[in-house]
Amino acid sequence: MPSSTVENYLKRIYLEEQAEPGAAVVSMKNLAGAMGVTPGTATSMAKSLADSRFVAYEPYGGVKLTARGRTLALRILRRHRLIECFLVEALGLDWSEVHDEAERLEHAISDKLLDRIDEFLGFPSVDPHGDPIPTSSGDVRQVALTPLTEVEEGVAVRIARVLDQDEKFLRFVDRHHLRPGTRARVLAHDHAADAVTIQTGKMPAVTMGRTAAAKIMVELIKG
Amino acid sequence: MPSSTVENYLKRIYLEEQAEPGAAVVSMKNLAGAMGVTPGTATSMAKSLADSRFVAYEPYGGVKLTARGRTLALRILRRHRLIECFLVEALGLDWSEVHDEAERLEHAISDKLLDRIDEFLGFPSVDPHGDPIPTSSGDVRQVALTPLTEVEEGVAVRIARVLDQDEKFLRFVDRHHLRPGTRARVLAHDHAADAVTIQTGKMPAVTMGRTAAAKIMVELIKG
DNA sequence: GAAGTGATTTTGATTAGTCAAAAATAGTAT
DNA sequence: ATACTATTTTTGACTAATCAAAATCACTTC
Repeated sequence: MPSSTVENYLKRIYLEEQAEPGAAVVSMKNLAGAMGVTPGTATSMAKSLADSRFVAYEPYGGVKLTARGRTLALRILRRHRLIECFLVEALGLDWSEVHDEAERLEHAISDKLLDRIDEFLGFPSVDPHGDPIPTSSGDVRQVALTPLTEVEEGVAVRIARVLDQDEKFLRFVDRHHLRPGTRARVLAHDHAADAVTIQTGKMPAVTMGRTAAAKIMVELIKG
Repeated sequence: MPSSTVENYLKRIYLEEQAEPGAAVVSMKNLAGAMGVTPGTATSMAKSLADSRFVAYEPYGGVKLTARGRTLALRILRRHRLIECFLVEALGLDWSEVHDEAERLEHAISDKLLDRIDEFLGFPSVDPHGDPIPTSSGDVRQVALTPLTEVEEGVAVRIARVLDQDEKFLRFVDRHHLRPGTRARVLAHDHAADAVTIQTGKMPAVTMGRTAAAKIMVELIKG
């Protein structure tokens, strides 16, 4: 059984690979940064993950998940996201506060209990942040989404995913009713001010910076 | 924050103290046995628990929880038992299989989530095995119960608690409908055969050995 | 009171995960 | 080519938790 430390590294490497689809490998600097450890620790962990055949590790190059490593990473991610759903749906926790809880529970829960939860929830395909939930066989349905920054003015959209688990950002999103599922319309791009303005329902329009807008992924709605 | 290893030792010491109310201290042999470690490990852990003021440790004597240690032990026990309730009530797991799951989750769950669960369950006072759930302030309501071995023939009882979390034993209890809450009547004691016979509802009478019967605690019912 | 027995403690070693700081390397800029 | 810089690796050290096996202790039993 891999330790929860190993599980966390693999999950993190997976997420870094996703975040940087261009890069072939994850650097020690990024890995260390993402894990909150020193670079030396990342190096020695990379070696030990390579010994267990979870990653391919190239000295002075970086690290890349093997099929075996990806399978495990996706298993953890599935746990994490199903737990988030469950905490929101079944116990009414706020979606902005479930991340840390899931971060711990994902290493403690059994497969059996997870299956029960999945069933209880009716086999959801995304979590409360809109992140896709890997299936138990390790598939992730990747829907093509557009960042808010790239939607043209006047276009109607449905908010589909929020790419940041930070509690403050999520509360901002909440405050302006920009949760996944909500319909909205892009009113304006102000390139000078580096800002995007968006309106949902009868709420007053919201203007946000482009770095924030880039973290909000949407589907375009025809008509 | 104490590690989950420390939490487990404290919980175990508490349970050993309860199991042997006569003994003033828990011996290294018992502690090592209960924790599944070698005696040397128990000794060094005893010292380190004493350094953290969770226990009083007397070399060649044994170990005894301090108020501080008991508080923490009860907090873990509360978690454990509320989680067991939750898994049975909310997710329909069988009471014979929730112990191991709770054993892991009890170290990962936050106080906030635990409070939600407590509320969801309607603030139960006992878990599915009839074990009392400590309050968040650390009180345990100790109801006086009688082991089945000490109930006189012909007396009606209500099964209140099952003092063994072993899956096989619990399934035996289940099979004969002897779960907490069930009414039953003691039909006979056979001291030669070391056996007790009991009947519940319309079920055929069950005969069990006295060691098994001693683990089933009951309330006497008048009339 | 000497010997023996069982429990306990000590000792030395191991593994996982970590850090700090020194050393090495790759890539860039002159 | 040389030198600089940022990254990466190495080294040595530390903590928590564990084991195996040797040493010690407390308590009988003769």
